[in-house]
Amino acid sequence: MLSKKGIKSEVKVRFAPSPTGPLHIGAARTALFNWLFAKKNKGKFILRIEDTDISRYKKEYEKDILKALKWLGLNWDKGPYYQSRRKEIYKKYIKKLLKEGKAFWCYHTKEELEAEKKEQMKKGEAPRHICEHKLNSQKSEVKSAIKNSKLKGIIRFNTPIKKIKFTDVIRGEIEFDTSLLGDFSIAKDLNNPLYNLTCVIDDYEMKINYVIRGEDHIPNTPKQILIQEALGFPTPYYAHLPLILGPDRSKLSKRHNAMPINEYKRLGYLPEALINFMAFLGWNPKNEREFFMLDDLIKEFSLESIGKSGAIFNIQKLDYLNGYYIRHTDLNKLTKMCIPYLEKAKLIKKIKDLKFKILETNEIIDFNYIKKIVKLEQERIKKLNEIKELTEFFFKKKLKYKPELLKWKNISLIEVKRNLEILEREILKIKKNEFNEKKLKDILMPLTEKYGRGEILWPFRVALSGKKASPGPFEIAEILGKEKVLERIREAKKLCEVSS
RNA sequence: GGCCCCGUCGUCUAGCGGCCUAGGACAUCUGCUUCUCAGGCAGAAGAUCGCGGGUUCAAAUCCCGCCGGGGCUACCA
Repeated sequence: MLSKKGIKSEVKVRFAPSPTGPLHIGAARTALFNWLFAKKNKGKFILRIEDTDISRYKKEYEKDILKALKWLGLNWDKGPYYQSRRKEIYKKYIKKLLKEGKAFWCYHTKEELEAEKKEQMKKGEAPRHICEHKLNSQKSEVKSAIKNSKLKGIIRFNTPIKKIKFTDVIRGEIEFDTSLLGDFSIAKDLNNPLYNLTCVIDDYEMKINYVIRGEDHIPNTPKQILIQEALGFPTPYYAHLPLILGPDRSKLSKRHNAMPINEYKRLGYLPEALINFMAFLGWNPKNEREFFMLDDLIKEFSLESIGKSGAIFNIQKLDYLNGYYIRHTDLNKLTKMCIPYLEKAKLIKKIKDLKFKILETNEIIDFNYIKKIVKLEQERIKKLNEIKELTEFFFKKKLKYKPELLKWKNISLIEVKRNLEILEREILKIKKNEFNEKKLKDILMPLTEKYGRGEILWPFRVALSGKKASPGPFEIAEILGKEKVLERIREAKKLCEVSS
């Protein structure tokens, strides 16, 4: 990558979350794009925790963010750096700005500022505070008056009036008039710097040359450029990503029930699906390919192919992608991922390596048994947490369902019972060690020709699963085994008797 | 209110002056695939390219105006 001077310099990007909430989709997508850009250019991805506002900081959020990034596979090359531990650095620069008159103390009260703003808006002007303290602060009488008062001041940037123009990699040229900015605040005091200042200083100290962030930061950019100029720092390249929107087209937030990344994880979304999905919110490969894992994205990614308009978060697409990645996950791996959900549902309990106990029946099963069950549902589930609902019947002692469910179309329960008896009779003939899907088909399919497919298969399947929708009866039967299959058919028969 | 950004099927988008009777994907609907569901396969419907002017032989694509939506407007980040 060429720098402005034409010298080859290493790409350095950063992801700088504020631990005031868990990592959500919007921020995760920003992290992803930064990460991709770094990898694409063999640069460095730096993680920086922007925790200057201690009142809003929570340790658990910080942990959540780190955990979510790791889970997504977005590992950082350096950091995490904590702004709360870098106060001495900021202090040095604040003093410098103050000394050079590029920043000053302002002693206006919040009320005064509020009134000023109101007045300006009434007049149709841009609300801003151009402070007269910077002009008077050198006068000794003002100095001592301020010193003697109990007013707590704030440090503001002495904004020069000019036009700031910068080129956004995604949007092209953007121009601002700094007269509309006013003397914006940069620190509460020497020890408490504010966002725009710390951001600029850290980006400089960490040699960040590409700042990739959300579009909501566009209005901060001229302020940050002004600070860079005052401090003699180079301006990095900027790329402002389009926002992720809720269904009402406003910035996606909790208001839209937007979930944190770790919540998606808990529900059984795969990181691959989330990555693929987030990448396509704003970016696309300019061809018709639609499945991309992290490695593929690195190859194809470029900032220039990111769109400009906000994208509505559409969970149906995520679900589709998740189903796709579940179907394409290695079965052993998928089984391992599903087991925790079965354990949490109190269906099974791990007793030792690869051995599990079915809690209702006390039967001991092994990993391969669970694997067979998972295989049946692999192409049916969209989220891992659905595995409980969908496979419960394998782990239950007794199935609960209405006898009506056994009826195929309009046939009577008498007929259902008769068909179940036929099934029972035929299954009894199969030797236990020959009891498998193929054998069952060989024996039972001829019956369907005689009595009708739905007439035989539907009650068979319902008797085994207790469900309106499930995998086919032969596959279920093989896993259940001869004993349980017969048991469940007899249970179904009983149900018919009671009800008819 | 001020400044800034954005505007192609319901949604994500391709498109960069003629290849566009606007392409793909999700969602929807139909058919096929052993009973159901899911999946797979095949197909259908769905966008007068925000609106109005202009430039041009030719515009979704270039220019202007308007309208609409959003972001920011903190002693938050």
